[in-house]
Amino acid sequence: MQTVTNAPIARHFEAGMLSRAMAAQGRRSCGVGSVRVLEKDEELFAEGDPAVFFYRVTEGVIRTSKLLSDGRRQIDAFHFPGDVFGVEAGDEHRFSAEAATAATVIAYRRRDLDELHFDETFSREVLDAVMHALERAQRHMLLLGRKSAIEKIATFLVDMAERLDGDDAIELPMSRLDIADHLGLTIETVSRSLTELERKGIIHVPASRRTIVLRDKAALARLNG
Amino acid sequence: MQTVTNAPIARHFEAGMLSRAMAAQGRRSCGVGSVRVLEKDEELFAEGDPAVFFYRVTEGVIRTSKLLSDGRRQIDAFHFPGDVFGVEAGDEHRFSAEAATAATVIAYRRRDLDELHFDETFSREVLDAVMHALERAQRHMLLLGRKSAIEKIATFLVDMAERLDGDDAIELPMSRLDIADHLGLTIETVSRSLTELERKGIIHVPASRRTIVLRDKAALARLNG
DNA sequence: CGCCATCTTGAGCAACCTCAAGTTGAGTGG
DNA sequence: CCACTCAACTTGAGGTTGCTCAAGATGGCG
Repeated sequence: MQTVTNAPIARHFEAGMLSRAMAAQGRRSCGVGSVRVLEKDEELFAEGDPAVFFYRVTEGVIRTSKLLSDGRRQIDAFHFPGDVFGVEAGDEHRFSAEAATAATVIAYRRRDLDELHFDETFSREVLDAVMHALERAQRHMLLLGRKSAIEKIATFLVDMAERLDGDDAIELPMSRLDIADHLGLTIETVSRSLTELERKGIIHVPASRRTIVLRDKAALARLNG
Repeated sequence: MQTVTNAPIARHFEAGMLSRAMAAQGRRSCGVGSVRVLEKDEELFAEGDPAVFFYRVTEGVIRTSKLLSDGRRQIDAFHFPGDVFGVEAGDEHRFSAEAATAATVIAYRRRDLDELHFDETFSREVLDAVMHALERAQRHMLLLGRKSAIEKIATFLVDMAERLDGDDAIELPMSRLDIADHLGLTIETVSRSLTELERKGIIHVPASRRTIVLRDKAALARLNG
């Protein structure tokens, strides 16, 4: 139910059940293994919705988040192409999912996961996927609970550089607000931290503020805490 | 790899493989399904240790945590009797585990998990267990990233009341420092928040400071954010 | 070219932390 | 049974970080 990059589960679905199911049904809009195209900020599901499907990102970025009653938001993860999310133990989604950019996902009917249970390697692959998501969540708890604003931003940039494998320049696909709500900061603090890192010569932020040039990855890594 | 209270996996082990393995080996000190007794603050495993075993608590409380290089600590979870923790996707433990109180755990050899893979219901049970842990982690990220000190304490007390099923009084099994490192606060702020809740008449803290009497659960729930 | 969402910057403030004393309860030994 | 000790906790004063509120800058897009 979180990010899983090396997603064997997804491959499994593609090669097997999904393509067959899609061929049988002859449709691409909804149902088993259906493709769903989302525009920026479109909602895929909300917290509390029945968890009928889980998803794999094929294009763009999905954010999953939780809200407090007064609107404060925590984005628990960004999901990139290949990542699987929305797998639930219970019958409801525990967070909401929206498109952080224009995005495309494939929806897998959750029921089929149960039916495919006889497949030996399959459930182990799902388990691995969820465990990787848990690992990510545990690292993020350390960040949220114990890192300073600058350290949070540094960690975030290093993580994004890995996931986007941008060698030295990365194109952030999400807004400052999304970054803030992921790192437990305000957009002002995100902005100020980026400015501070630039002042120190560790990064460079060109006029189109979505691009970040990593000038000194070693310094960033040191700032990780 | 986190707290799972309704642990079918543990039952499975007890009824099946574990007892047979223990009978065959005739020992209780280490190895498959062995019992391990820990005194307070004793370390069960450290971050980076090879993940040979995973564990189930039978007595006491185990804390799992991560450290930053300068010693800052984040306790990601407390594990109570019945909870399973230490299940890893990779070959290393991603956090350390110590006894928050005197505790007893049962160690299960991880290899046996792989061997038992043919068991249809088994891997699904492990998956559910890990997914419940992930749910807990996601709720905790919202707390760490977006709640105030008072809200964190209120959420913590409500959660502890559920898990210890203390009707209106709970006996906290962990120190203020452990609470602080779980909630992303300092011990002083934990103490002041408890005092503040007492001043408002929402809780009462008797002389033995480990006991908390919940006077107004509705108010606590409202403070959850 | 002009609009507008997004981002940055500034000033003041609040929440929480740090550092430093007190307080207290539980355990210990006489 | 009582004094003593010590870890754990509380309380206080002051500092720092990050937030709030407000205003400006800017680039993308029509």
